[in-house]
Order: sequence, then C-alpha cells, then structure tokens
Amino acid sequence: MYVKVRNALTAETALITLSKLTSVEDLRDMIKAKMDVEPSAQRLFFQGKQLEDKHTMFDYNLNLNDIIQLMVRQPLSEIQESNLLQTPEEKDETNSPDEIPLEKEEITVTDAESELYKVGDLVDILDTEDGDSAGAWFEGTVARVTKEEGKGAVAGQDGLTYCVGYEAYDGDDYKVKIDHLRPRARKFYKSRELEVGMEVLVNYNISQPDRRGMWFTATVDAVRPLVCTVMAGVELTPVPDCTILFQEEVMRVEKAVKVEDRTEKEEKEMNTAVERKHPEKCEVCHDSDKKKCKDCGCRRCGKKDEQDSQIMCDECDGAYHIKCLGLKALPEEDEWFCPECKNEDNIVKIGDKMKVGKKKAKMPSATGDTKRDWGQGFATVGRTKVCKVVEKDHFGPIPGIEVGMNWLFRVQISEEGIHRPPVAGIAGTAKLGCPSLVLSGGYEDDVDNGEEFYYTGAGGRDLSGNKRTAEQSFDQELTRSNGALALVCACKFDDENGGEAKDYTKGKPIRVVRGYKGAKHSKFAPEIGNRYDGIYKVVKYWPEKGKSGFRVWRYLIRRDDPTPAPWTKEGKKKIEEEGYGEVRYPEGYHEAQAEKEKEKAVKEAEKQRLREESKAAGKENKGAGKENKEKGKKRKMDDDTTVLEPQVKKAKVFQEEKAPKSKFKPNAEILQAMQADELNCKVWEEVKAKEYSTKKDLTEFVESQFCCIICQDIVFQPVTTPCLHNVCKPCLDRSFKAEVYSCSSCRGDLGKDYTKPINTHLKDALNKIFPGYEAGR
DNA sequence: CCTCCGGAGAAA
DNA sequence: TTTCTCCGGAGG
Repeated sequence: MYVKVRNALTAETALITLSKLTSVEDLRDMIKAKMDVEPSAQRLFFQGKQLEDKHTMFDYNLNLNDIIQLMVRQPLSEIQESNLLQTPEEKDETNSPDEIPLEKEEITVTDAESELYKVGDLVDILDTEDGDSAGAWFEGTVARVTKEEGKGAVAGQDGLTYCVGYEAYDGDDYKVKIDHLRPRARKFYKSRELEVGMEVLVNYNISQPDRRGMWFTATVDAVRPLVCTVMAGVELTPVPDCTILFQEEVMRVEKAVKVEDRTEKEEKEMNTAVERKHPEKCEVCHDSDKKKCKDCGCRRCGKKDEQDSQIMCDECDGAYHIKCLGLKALPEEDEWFCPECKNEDNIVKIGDKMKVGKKKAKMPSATGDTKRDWGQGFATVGRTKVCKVVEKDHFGPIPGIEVGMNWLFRVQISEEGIHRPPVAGIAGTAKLGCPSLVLSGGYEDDVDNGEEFYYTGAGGRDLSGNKRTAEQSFDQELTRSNGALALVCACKFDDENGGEAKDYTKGKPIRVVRGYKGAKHSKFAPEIGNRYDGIYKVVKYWPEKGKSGFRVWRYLIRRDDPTPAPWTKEGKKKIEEEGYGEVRYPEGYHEAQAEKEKEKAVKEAEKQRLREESKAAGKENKGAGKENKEKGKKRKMDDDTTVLEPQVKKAKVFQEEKAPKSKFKPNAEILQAMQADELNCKVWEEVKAKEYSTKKDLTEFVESQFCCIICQDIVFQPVTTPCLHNVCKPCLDRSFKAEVYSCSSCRGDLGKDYTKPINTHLKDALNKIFPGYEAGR
C-alpha cells in the first residue's frame, strides 16, 4: 500500500510505498530518500499521534491513502540561535546531552528604557519555537525592559531584553528580543482595502488549512478568494498558495512608534486591546469558562477552577482535581498516570488506539511473524470510504450513479454503494434478496446477450486453501446468495425446481455491473473497468447440470431500466454528451503507478549497472551467454505485462484520445435553475464562465463554491445570508444555539432574530446538479 | 502460468 | 465474537 507524507510547513508531499509491517524507523529512511529530511529531524504525526520508533504502521492503524504529517525539527545549533522565548531555566529543563554543558550563568540584570516600547505596551510576539505555531504572532504585554550582561544574556540589536507577558501561556513572562516584537495588531481590514502585495496579519492553519489557526505575517498574492504567501516556521519560510479562510479577519501589521513621538490618541489606540480569534482549545465546550467540561476541565467534576490543585496525566494530559481523585496531596512520583490510563500490568504508552483487540492480537505483526505481509495492492486494500447516499440493503438505482459510469476496481464499486461485496458476484441474502450483482465471466455457464443474460449461482466450488475461486466440484444449493437471487424473482420460492415470473418487471430491481473480465465471452462487457449498466430483474431460475457436470442454479435476468443501455446508440450518445464514460481511478492511483514505474526503473538501472560491472570483470564468453538469457527473459516479461495489464494500457490510450475532445455543457434545466438563484448570481456567473470536460468537473467546481464553512460539506438546506454567504441551516442553527449570531464566513452580525430562510432556488439548482444531493441526508 | 492473501458481510 | 464465503488484484 502507499501513504502520503506531507511536510506541514512546505506542503510538499511524497507518496511512499510500504506495508503495514513497515517500522517507523524504515519509514524515516524512506522519507529521507524522498524528501531529504534527516530521520533525526523528522517528527511524524498521524491522527494526532506522534509516530514512535519500534512500532509499525499496523500499530498506528495506518491504511491506504492515509496522510502522515511531517514536521521538521531544526538542527540544534539553529534552535539555540533562534530560541529566544525560553528562559534560561527552561533551557536547562529541555537540555539534551549534546547541548551546551551546564555552566552557571552569571547575568546581571538592570532595568532599562527603550525608545520604542515601554512597560504596559500591548505587543505581538513572534513565536520561534519548533512546532505548529512556529512563525506565528501571539498577544502579549511588555512587563519589564532590562539590560542583561554576562554569560547567557539575552539581548537584541538595541542591546535590550524585553520581558513580555505571553497571553497564550497564561501571562507568564518570556524574554524577547526587539525584532520579535511588534505593536499589537489593532485594525481589521475591510475586504475592499486589501490589495495584492500588501503585508498583513492573517489567521492560517499550516497543517490543516481548512481550520482556524494561528496568526502569521503574510503577503497578499490575490484577493477574492484571498490567497497569500504566509511566513511560517522557525525561519519564517515563505509558504505560497495559502488560501485564507477568514478573509474578513485580516489585520494590519503595525509599525513601532517611538514612545516620545506618540500622540495621546495614538497611545490610546495602541493600548486598547482588539480581540482576535484563535483555534478553540476545546471542541466540546468551545472554551466556555462557565460551562463544566470534562474534556478541558477536571475529568471528574468538569469544573475549571482551582487550577493550582489540578494534576495532569502524563499519558492523556487529562486534568484532575486532587480532591476529586480522593487524594490529600500531590502524588510523590515524577510521573503520574490517571486511573483511565493506568492498568494493572502497565501503562498504555502510545494511546488508547494501541489497545490491541483480540482480532489484531492474531495478526502477523502481533504474532511476531514478520515474514508475512499483507497490503499487496488494490486487490487487498480496504475501502477508504463508505457509501452514505443509501443504506446497505437499498434496492434500485443509487442517486448520482448514472448508467455507463465505469470504475477500474471492484473496491470502488463497493465504495460507491453499487455493489458492496469486494469479491463476490452476488450481493444480499436469502432473507432480503439480491440488490446487485456483477458479471465478471467467472462462471462457464453464463451467457450474456446484453438486454438479458443467463447468470450462474455461486458455490459448488472447493475454496479450501483460502482461495477466492475454483473449478465446480459439487452441486450448488439455493441458499445464501443463490437464494437471494431467487427471492427477487416475482414468483414462488422453490429450491427444488425453481420458478418463473409471470411479469418479470414485478420482481425487485437488481443493479447490474459488467466487469472487463467478461469481455472474453461477451461483447457487452466493457473493455476495461467495471461499468454500471442499470436495473435488471430476474425472469426465471432453475437448477441444471452445468458444463462441469455438477448442478448449478441458473437465472435468466432481463433489463428493466428506462435509461438506454451503454452499448446502444442512444446510450453511447448520452454517455458521450454527459461525459460519464471515462474510467474512474481510485484517488492517488496514477501517482502510485508513477512511483512504481520509477522504482522499477531504478531497479532496472541497478541491474544494468551490475551486469556491466560483471562484464567488465572479464569472462566475456560467460557474460555474453548470460546476457542473452537475460534478454530472453526480459522479452517474456514484457509480454507478461501486456497480458496482465491490458486494461490499464488501454485506459491510457482511451484517456489521451477522449479527454481533450469532449466538452461538457450544463443543460438548459440546470442553467435555468442557476438563473433562478439570483442571490448567488455572481457565483453562478463564474460557474457558467468556466469550461468543463465532464459533468464531474462541473459538479466538483460547484461543490467547492457552495461548501459550508462550518461543516465543510456541500451546503444542505442552504441559507444565503444578507452578506451573500451560504451555510447549512442546521449548522447555522447550531451556531445560534451557541449564542453566536454572526455569519460564519465573514463574522458579519446577522442579528439574534434572523429567520435563516432557506434559499429554495439554490436548493433547486443543487438538486438538479447533484442527483443525490438531498436524498443522501 | 502460479500463488497468495485483505476485507466486507453473512453465517455460525 | 469468530468463522466462512466470495466472479480480485498483484507479484513472481
């Protein structure tokens, strides 16, 4: 399988092919090779956990397509230079062996005066500690201005040290040099005031750009939408292409004014605090001081008072009042673990997800059998998403899935909810019936005539040895999936003789998928991938001696779908016009293939080099013979690949030919619906102005334009605010419930009594554009 | 050609 | 909860 590693700072990503048994150490080496970051400088995070050596991907539940965040640790020398926020005592605490030996620091501190700042001034302080907030500006207040002399003294260009109360750290004082200080930002720009090239202060989240983050200096590259180059990281590296979510919360960067030059008005302005938003520390209580919260307050009573008598668990960071634990005094041990994290044997070291389930205990990594490996590619990967449009025993078409759509892999069909079993041909049970099936040409008794086909039941095969398929070797039964198919036929269930429907259209609808493997015997199967062909129904079913000589259950299944079939003239025309036909690849597939090709090429080059080396070493006769053999082998391998990957190769040709030709234009109905939504006319104009090659391109763009800022999904029951932003009504309701009466996009006040009218025109338009838009909720 | 197994979901 | 089934997909 492969995972993505993303450098949280530079946004650079690399695909890394590994298995679930790959160790964190090996992963670090791979990252070194791909991204050139020393293993010792790598800090790797996945789902909020730091990946630690001596564990495997399996331990952290890593799966295909998962993204690992990479943070780069600064080399020690650089840290020492830029690490100005730490007090000397703290430095001692964080000492690692190769840091400066503990010399007694002899500093004489005297009060001093600065031209630019005086005690009590509101300032912003640049955080240069390694981490997510590196490069961010935090609010603080100048507490003291000093001159330090002696070993270990901190002094900036002006020779002074500023002790600053740092609001993010409960007002504790930190020593700061003058170039890490700025007068406190106090003005929010109106959006029309923003211009390309301006230096501003923006709220941005480096590792999760779709969420609220810290405040960084940035240069405006584009307005509407606002895109900036954000200066982040310990070295203030410019990070380009940052789309700023909170466009109405852009602040002016203030210049320092000499204390003596300040007017009274200026002085007052400067030192009137303007509040700006930071990420919520607690998603449960939204940082409310009043509410009891067991997530950020005491785990037992939920109160946030008496912080001094709270202790924190060294594993989960949960806080507990000493009295709530029934203790009289602080525990004496250095490490303390709360009752939830502690168990009889040991402490759970990495987090609760590490608790090994019974199933996992049997898995190879847990049993110590490191020879075996699982992730072996797409045959064996799990779903990365589950269809939420319909429930799993839904019968009939799936909203949003059009006849003629085609996916390369079975697992994708499963993800879309069309046909859930990853391998089996028949879905469903003898109790509920069969909602879908796949024609893959895996049974010799199948006959495909397009509009109707003869299908064979499952079973009658010896699958021992963990096989997925085999020769027929005993009689099939009309149970399980075979029963499921019999059940959806509009006739009596008879597991002796079968049955026939008087009117087959009365039977339950079966979604039918044709796979490329069927193309060997059927001209109705697609050349590549797996294509959704619409609704079919069972006409009759009966037992019969199959070609193998064993009894098989056979089914005559006939199409009953108003949409023309993909192989008909009209069907082809529709698919071509609406752009459904292109094969859909799993996310990241092409990148992964390219990676593999690269690796192959590297190996091949290595082989070549070895060959030449051995040649050069002499023994020309033998060498030549060997080479001939190699050549023969290689040719054969080439042949093999064409046999093994015909669908992929053809897919490439298909794409190259079709992609530039076809253009997708929204139909009149959709255009009319867009027109009707006058409130959003600007957005719709933009939608209409763009060019699309397929309908999917259009839907993707529309989705991005009507994304709810709160839930990050396409707006549901959309409300278009007076400030022309779109949010889901349920999301806005929640916001109002939390007594936030402003627009979530621009923070403009909506008023407590805002009625939140649903924009039915927008709803209509989205319904027309996304067939499953409302049905899916 | 061969082997080798994950994963989903139902059945046991 | 565990076991069994199953018209996949890769690597060799």
